[in-house]
Amino acid sequence: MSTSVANISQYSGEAKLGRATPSICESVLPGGVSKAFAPRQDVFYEGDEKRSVYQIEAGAVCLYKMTVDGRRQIFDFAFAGDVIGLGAADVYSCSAQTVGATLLKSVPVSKLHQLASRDPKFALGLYRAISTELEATRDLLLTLGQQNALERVAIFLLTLSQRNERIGRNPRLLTLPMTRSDIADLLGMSTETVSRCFTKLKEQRLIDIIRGSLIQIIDHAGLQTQTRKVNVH
Amino acid sequence: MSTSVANISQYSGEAKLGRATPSICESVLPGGVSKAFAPRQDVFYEGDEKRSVYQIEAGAVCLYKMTVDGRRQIFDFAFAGDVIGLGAADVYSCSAQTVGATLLKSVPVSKLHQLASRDPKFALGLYRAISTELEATRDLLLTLGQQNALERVAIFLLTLSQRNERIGRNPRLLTLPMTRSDIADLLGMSTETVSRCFTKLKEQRLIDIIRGSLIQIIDHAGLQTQTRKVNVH
DNA sequence: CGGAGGATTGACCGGTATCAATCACCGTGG
DNA sequence: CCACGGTGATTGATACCGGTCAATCCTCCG
Repeated sequence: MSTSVANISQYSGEAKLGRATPSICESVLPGGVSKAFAPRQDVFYEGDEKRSVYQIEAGAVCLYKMTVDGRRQIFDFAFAGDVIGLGAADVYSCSAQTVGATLLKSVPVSKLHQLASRDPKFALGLYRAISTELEATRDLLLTLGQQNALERVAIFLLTLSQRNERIGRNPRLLTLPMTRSDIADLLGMSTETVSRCFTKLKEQRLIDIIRGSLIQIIDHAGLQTQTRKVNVH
Repeated sequence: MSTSVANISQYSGEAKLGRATPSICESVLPGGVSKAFAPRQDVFYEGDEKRSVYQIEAGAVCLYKMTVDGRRQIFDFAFAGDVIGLGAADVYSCSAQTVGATLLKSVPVSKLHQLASRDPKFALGLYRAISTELEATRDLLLTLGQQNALERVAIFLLTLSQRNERIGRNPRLLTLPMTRSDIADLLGMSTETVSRCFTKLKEQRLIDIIRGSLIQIIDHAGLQTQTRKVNVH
């Protein structure tokens, strides 16, 4: 194979946990029915027959699985523009619940399959969309498997910052729609540790906690440094 | 949404970390060139231009990413029949290295795209293949985020056992082509802890370590019990 | 103003990483 | 065929990160 020097993950550049781009452009996704969801309302359950996929028009949704003992692993937070419920299986492979008040457009999978089996461009769009999800999940896996608590939280904040930048919002001011518990279940740690990490980042003057759910990034570069493991042997 | 009681992950039934089925059937994948790879030989690097995908004809390959400080996260081990390198991006999103001696059939992505843009069935096949990868990755994420060391190793062994069963091999006799270090980098733990877990499972008479790389499963049900978190509040 | 749920902080403990020292296995060469 | 060497596996000792339990604190609403 070629002799690459790029055998290093995205951590050498930008950290990211969420999807890099909206999974499918609105222009590609066929029209459906919009419906308002309350905060903490279930959208679909793992194992249920898959009748629809949903595009988020406003709000946020978390994708997760539960273990038999009640632990929860969140795979991703999906925001406006993102599509949830994709995948070739005929049942949902994970559960989905709104974080705050959310507006969802539901699209029947029958329509999706109809379009996909007729239009290769559309089928490739599905392929592209789920490829993006896979990459995001792998990045999160790398974070859970190889980074410590502080690094995980720093990466999480930077991911939200990048997202803000992408959609034209202030990348230094983060409004967190999710609770500390949600963040904990995404990053594989306890709410207490998440809280302690926020405090530590604040003490290091990398962020400011204006309100529990309102974070200002003071030192973006410093946060990024925080995400690189500095091995002190 | 519907009132499901199935809001529990696959842990209530079977544990799995790897792909449930070969990503694409051989019949679907167009012919390519076979090439032999030595053990520990790189197949492709993250970030390299993607020219080919590979179907494994014999042997095993691990998919991974490195962090800047040299830590490695393995995402999956791929075996005979599996296809690696899929994804819509034009560069590889992770690196691949053979575990033992391996035979790979390389297929140009140009051919893949050609077929996909003509034949919706084929494009949907790609979609299905990568959906499977996503599910496997999520299962691993759940394991890393929510299970302790012993549970992770138990799940890992059961996954290999299930694979053996699927391909008609003895599900109670596992030949591990990968090292303890490989397993550690998959499960997000140290080689020492992996080793200690093997020893503990042996002491509990759930497995027998015939040789370092040859494991016999004595108590399959007991191993499964080991994967369920028994919360003692 | 008061209540409730989430967030923070503290004390303590256990699981796992780390460092270090053998041990086991396997391939090589005499 | 056996001794030897090297790599991977195991085991032990110790430190520390992060989980758990518990007690406030804060914020938002009614």
